Amino acid sequence: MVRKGERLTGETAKVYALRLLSESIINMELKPGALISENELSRTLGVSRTPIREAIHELQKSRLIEVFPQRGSYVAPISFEAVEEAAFLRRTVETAIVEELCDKITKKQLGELYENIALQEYYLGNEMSDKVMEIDNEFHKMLYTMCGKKRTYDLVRTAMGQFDRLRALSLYSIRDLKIVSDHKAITDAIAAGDKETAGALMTKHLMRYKLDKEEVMKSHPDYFK
Amino acid sequence: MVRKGERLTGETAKVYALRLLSESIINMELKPGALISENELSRTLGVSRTPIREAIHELQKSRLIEVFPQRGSYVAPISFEAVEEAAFLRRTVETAIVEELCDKITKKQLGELYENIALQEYYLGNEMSDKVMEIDNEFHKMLYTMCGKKRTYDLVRTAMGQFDRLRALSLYSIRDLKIVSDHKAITDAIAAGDKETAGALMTKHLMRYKLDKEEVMKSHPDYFK
DNA sequence: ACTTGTCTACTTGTATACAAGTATATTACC
DNA sequence: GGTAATATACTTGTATACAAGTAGACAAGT
Repeated sequence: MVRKGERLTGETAKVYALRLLSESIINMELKPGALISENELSRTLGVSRTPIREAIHELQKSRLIEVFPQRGSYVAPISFEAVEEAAFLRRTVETAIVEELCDKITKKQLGELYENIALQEYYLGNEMSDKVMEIDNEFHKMLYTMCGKKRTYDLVRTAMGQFDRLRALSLYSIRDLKIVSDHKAITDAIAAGDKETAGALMTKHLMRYKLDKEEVMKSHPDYFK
Repeated sequence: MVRKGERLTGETAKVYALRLLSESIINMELKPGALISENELSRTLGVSRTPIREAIHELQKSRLIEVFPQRGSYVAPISFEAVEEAAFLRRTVETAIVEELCDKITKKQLGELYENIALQEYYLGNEMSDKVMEIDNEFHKMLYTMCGKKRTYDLVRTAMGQFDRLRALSLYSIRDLKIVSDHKAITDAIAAGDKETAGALMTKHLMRYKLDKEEVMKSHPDYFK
């Protein structure tokens, strides 16, 4: 059902359960429609039902799990509307953030962004695809924190699982290439203080999920609701 | 600690606890810094600790409660940054929403908005302040749903408790007057399909919290962190 | 006066038993 | 064969006992 990972030191049972369950759903080991049995998870992970339940309820808020009282909890199908709304939220917020950064970013912060991009190019060149996804998320997180909006990131983050699942399913191979060049162009625009360009580039950047979505809708229509 | 309200029919223990606890914090019956004792709440509300804990964890995500393991859970102080971030999120999203509505709103939906405003004016004229707050929230919710963004509303909603607390503390009396006239102007702009005006009006409208914030920071500086 | 250890009374985190509802298979009956 | 009642084996929701950690009171010793 879900692989039994290693419990990190100092990690509470709830965080442990959330981490493994979340990973399993996002990388599609647990497919839409799969039953999430509290008892089975409890046995597999070696913790009681209480922390399992807490993890399930968090993922329910991210709309990755659907809970039906007295019937069961299931991995949520990929919802067309949920993906579109998550995309809208993220695009709207992050476009505003880069515009704000055009005014207030520091030289030091700009340097950190370019460092991150250099790493992106390295992973890209060595075809380390999961590393690219990881550092892509890190790049966007940096924009929030540099803008003093860490709480906003945490909130928007809960909706991003929708994208991550699409990406895990998609084979669209030039995506990573585009992502990295997008990041570079956006950072250049921020460095130039060009709000209009930075905002427009971010909006365009965060519309790229549509290609993944269309591809996955054709290759795995059964995963959608 | 918290008043023992009536448990609605069909309401689960968790929802019941969340409702009462949430109300008590937002209307400032439970003041920042107050201890939220799971055991005491359990006794007061007549439900076990499990649903109480689930409610507490939800409010923790809304940043209305801070949980310190093995030490206690407390009503969160009003955080300057948390308020500003919640305001940014809401303003950004709802400005985009009214712009989108300029293109796609229907005549029927416009009618519903004006009906709501008529009710706002009625409550305003009869000085039913809590009713104004209730229907104000309803107006904004309608904008999300008309735009097909109910999920987005649910997510943004979790951050709005920050405002509600400020409003409960503020005595700023012309606020409600301004709110209603803002709503009317925004709706008029949407009806005219004027994106620029609608967006600008919404942005201005959602900056009004600043007056409440400044007033409360002076009258109750001890509630802030 | 001041430290230091200990005891007590809390706190949240976790495990587990039980309650209540649902879907399915099985059995009894026509 | 077909149908309805009934076990039965699940599910999540809730209650409760216990584990582990923290803070403060308080007394003993220096």
